[in-house]
Amino acid sequence: MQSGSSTTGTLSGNGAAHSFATLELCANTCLPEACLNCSVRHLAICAALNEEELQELSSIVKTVSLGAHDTVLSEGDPADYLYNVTAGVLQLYKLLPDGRRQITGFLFAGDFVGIALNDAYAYSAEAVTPVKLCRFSRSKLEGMLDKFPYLERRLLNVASNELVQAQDQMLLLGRKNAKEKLCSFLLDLSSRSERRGSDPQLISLPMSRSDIGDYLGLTTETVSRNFTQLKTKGAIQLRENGHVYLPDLDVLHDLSEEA
Amino acid sequence: MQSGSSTTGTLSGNGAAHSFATLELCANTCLPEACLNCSVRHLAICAALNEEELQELSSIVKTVSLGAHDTVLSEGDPADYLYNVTAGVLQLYKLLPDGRRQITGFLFAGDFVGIALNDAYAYSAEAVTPVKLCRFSRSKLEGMLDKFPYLERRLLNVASNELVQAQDQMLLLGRKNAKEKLCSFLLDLSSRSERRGSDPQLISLPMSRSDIGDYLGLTTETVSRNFTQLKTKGAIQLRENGHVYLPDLDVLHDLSEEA
DNA sequence: TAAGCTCTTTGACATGCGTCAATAATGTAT
DNA sequence: ATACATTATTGACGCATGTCAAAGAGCTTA
Repeated sequence: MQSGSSTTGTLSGNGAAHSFATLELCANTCLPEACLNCSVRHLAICAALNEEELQELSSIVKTVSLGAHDTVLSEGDPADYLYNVTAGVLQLYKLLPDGRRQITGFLFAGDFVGIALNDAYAYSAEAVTPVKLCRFSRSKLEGMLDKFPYLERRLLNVASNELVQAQDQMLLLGRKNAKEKLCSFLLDLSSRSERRGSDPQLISLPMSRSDIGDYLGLTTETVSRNFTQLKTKGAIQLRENGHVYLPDLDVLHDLSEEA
Repeated sequence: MQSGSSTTGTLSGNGAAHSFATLELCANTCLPEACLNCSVRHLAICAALNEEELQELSSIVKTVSLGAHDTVLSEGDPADYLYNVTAGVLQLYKLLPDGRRQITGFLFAGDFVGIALNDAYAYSAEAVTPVKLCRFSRSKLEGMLDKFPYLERRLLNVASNELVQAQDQMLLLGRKNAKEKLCSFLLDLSSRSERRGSDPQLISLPMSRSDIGDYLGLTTETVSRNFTQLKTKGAIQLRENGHVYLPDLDVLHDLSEEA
């Protein structure tokens, strides 16, 4: 079992190793030992903490459960809380005055929400599926940063990682065509699914075609048409309950970069 | 004169106040007092350090000068160095195998380069104009992070800020039309120009139409046509040496969000 | 089982931006 | 100043994706 206090940390992302063997399905609660038993601890910022520190973190954490389509936070609101997703799927988005929407990210178990500018959230967040979140008071967490330097290092890693993802997404939005966008998206879900311990070839798509369109800079119809084309071509198989089987990741990779 | 050791720092960006009155035009060198006299110190990560700490920072810094179109770093290279721009303009970009390019950012004096994933750069960087850079060894800077906690806080602020900018850019790339993209770009340059102490109504555009296109997800021709339209409409005036005068920022703001 | 949602798929058509090509403007070197 | 190279602008045209509309599929409720 890995002890958080030996985390090394670097300016790059992925500084912490992921060596937990089993994932319990229990969610975090307010009990003192809650964080110790957290099923996504190895994925979350909490991986930077040792058992004693986790105990202290438990004291400022509250678990929140939300239903699908519930709002977690809204752009412009005072950024009083930070969140970690422990179960379910969240989407972050920004709106233009006329209602056009850009989804900037889908968040899964272990992902972190709440990086802000000037004490106000820079985006809105809503539940795609029912979700469970760990909620931290931002001011209390900031207080803990001084005591637990590895936590700050870990936050920097998280932010660096998100920055790299954001740059990939800019390349996708600015320079890829619809088919490449969709394949890139499926591959991204695949690798994130794998990191959480699931089969990379069978991914879950709980979000609607419209959500996918707003993430990829496309319309619902274009997303749907491209799903059909990939299916016809044998590059994907649409299964029940919004699952997609990817018979050949290499083929999808090729489709994600060249027309 | 502000002392770095009183910087408060928060999880949000813009934690440090910008209260320097005058900006000398000298660039940083390898002299021990170099960082103290740095013209962009108040804009850079160095604002998190007091005089004694800056002295130490000076010892691991080297100034680099490059000509227009020179390469600073390339995607995939080992991320051995971090940079601060002290003069000139830099562009960060990613390429697809077939040569399509997405510029993910233009960097000006005070801006920071080098956040990486897995010890390799996630993007390439090249000089748009002749530039001067402060180069830090990444390993040495990481060593300093343990001694100077405010520096780490500052890096987190920088990363948070970049993340917020990246999300704005995703909204632009995914959901704005060509005219809105161009107006948003001009307004962004305007406000960044203002933060560096210049006239927000007269901005410098040292990058080519093709660079602007690769930043906004457009072609050279579309960028050029939209410049012409904005000019005809009186929303902008093209001046000599790639300068643009913006007669009314409010008008541009309206044009940046609705068709 | 049927009715009534919502979401997805498919079709027909429109259009904003890309592509290709020519000319004009700008900068650089001789 | 003149010639040359590079970049910007403009025009003509095509196409990928958007728009509008209808049909089909999947869920939920009674």
